[in-house]
Amino acid sequence: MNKIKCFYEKLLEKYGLQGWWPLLDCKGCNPTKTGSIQGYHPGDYSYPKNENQRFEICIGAILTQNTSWPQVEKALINLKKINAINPEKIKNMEISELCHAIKPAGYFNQKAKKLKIFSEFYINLKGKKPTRDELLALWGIGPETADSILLYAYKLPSFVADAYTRRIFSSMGLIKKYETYDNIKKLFEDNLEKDFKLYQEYHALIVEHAKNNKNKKL
DNA sequence: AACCAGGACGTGA
DNA sequence: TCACGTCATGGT
Repeated sequence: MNKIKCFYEKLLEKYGLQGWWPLLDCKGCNPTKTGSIQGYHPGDYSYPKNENQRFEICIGAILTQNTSWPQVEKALINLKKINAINPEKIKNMEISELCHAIKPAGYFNQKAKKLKIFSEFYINLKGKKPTRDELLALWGIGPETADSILLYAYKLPSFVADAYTRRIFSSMGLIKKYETYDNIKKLFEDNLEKDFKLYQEYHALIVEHAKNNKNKKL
């Protein structure tokens, strides 16, 4: 077994299934994460179950840019209260109202603009799956956000190589300290079977592991 | 009280 | 390409 896969097995044994992406409303979800609403669903890969949840994941991916998840949850709850976890609604609502709702997640001016742009794009998809290049072409969608959307909202095997991944695997000596995003992504995809469930768990486990060791140097 | 959080973009060199 | 600065709130 290669080192990439081997490390996955060790993380899984240590932390268990993570059940990402967290959703506001999923009955029977396992409330295991502290400081979080009951959004995780370990072992259940049937989410998103509808377009509503798919869109929620997409805007959550945008809102969580450089922001902790509990702050994003507050923003999502605000949006839900005004029936705004909906692309048509976000596209048409006042920008000031949108800014106010997502304020807890920070960068509200930029993120409101990003949500507007993405909502229009989402509407034009008409149910079709976006490509990575289409997502990257949008203002406000970078590689990590694009991969998160593909992997969690559309269940496509696109590995999310975030800052934690670079930190952990460079300290393990498996990649260079300043390896590019795309090269790290490729390393994982080359060493793992193309399975969206595996990609989801691995990425979530990396985040969990990094949080657990944030005071250590790894 | 600095520093970070499930980044991305704009600018100047 | 690359090094910085900017964006903003709330935790620790």
